[in-house]
Amino acid sequence: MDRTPIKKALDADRIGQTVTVAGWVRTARHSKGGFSFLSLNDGSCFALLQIVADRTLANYEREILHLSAGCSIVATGELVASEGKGQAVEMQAKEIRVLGEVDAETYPVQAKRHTFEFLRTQAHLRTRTNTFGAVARVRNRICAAIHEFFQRRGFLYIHTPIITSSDCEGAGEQFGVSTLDPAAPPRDENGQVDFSQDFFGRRTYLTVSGQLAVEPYCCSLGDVYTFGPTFRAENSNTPRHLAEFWMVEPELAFADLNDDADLAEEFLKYVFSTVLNDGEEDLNFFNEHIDKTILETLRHIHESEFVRLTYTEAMDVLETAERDWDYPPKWGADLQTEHERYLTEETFQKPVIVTDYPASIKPFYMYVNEPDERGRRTVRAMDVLVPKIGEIIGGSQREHRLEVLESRMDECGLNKDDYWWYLDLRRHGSIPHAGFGLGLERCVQFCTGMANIRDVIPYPRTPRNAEF
RNA sequence: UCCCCGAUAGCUCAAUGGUAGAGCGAGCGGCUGUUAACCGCUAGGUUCUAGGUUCGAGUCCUAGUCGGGGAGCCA
Repeated sequence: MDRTPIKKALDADRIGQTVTVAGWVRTARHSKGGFSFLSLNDGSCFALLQIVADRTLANYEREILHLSAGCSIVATGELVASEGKGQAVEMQAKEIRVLGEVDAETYPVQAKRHTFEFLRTQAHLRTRTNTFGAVARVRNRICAAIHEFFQRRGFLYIHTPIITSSDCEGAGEQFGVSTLDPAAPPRDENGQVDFSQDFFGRRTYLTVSGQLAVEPYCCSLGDVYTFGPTFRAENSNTPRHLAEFWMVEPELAFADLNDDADLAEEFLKYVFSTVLNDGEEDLNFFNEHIDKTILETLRHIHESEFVRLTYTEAMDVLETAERDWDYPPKWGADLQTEHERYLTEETFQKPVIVTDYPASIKPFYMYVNEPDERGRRTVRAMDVLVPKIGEIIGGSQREHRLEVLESRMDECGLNKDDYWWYLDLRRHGSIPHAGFGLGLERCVQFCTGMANIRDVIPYPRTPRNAEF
């Protein structure tokens, strides 16, 4: 169909042109005076195109008068300067074809305010609302910006596998992948399920991170990144967690933790400024109706330098804070949510990169620092914390010294045979390298102000919820 | 998984242990270059499920299911 996106139809310099638009009626206001106002959305932008239809249309009485929210139409007409107040441009319809009618009695998305909880039960139709249309466009722009950022810097986009066989990547519970009959799986002599007869001839899982699989590419091709779906079978019931989410994981070659932190900061600033520049219409909506601080926050971050401090320094800040903690800060324990919020929202009021965490609370693959003067051992890990969301990025310099890595794996109780290829990278031409993971949905949350992560992914998967 | 809160009309919510209501939406009518239009009328209910207390339960008790907030796990 030769149609003009509404985004283009609304350009003032198109006035006088005759165009065809297609979309879904958001609201229909009928006057018995013999004309109707149809507000049309086609997803190309936030704004609606008002179509004026009058009884000179052949199907006015029969069809147009019965149009209501949700109906799909194709309209052809002249773009004219609007006589009304709410819009500069509108269409004077010459022909309107009704593609799909709506049973107004049962159409769930009414022209009124709905709660996000209700709209989650209508995930197939919630995209027809202002909020979810805007979320989809911002999410798209963020994804494009992510690729732009890395591509312009020469990073290779690597597709790491969704199905993996390493069962302890150190990042949470995994979903099993199997084609065995769950009601009657084959069993070995000990009565255990015999996965050697499974599709892959071994136990397999959905990936919890592409990091281990992307490191070999980093250690041969240089700077790389992976960007894909990630799965965690944790029983997490929070507005910040999903069982299926998207993660961006760059891996920098010949790099240390400082390079990693530099990259993370530049990366976030690029993504945020892109959304600010290109998503103005949608962001204005979020700023007005969802979170009144979102524009100010994004601009502020773009202009300011991220705070960088070590875990030990952060502990000093927290320990001297005049404040009653639910969990008093203590060196060796992980930062609690209340601690992160204090640092980002009160002490510094901007993103904070915390580095060099105690080795005991971080995974085996992180580079081990020399013990400090008090003999405490840390690893070159970093978390990028932002106001409200908390941890948006987690990363580290990787341990590239074979002996240190092996002893760390022993400490963590891992079977080194399972990681033979990962260890091989440290045997043959090992290099210092570093990387991080950004949770896409948390980034979308941060840019839109949407409070619940289930509302920034099309079809959220959470415990007990895989409808749609 | 733990703590707290909630579930009543299509949606958002009211309703001292005593006949279940409103707004919005929907249908019909009126009015209008309208714009979350406006005005009038009408229809619409197994009060989440299963037990229990009571003469009587939307309301009180127990268990469960689902949802929300907080915490943990993390991105």
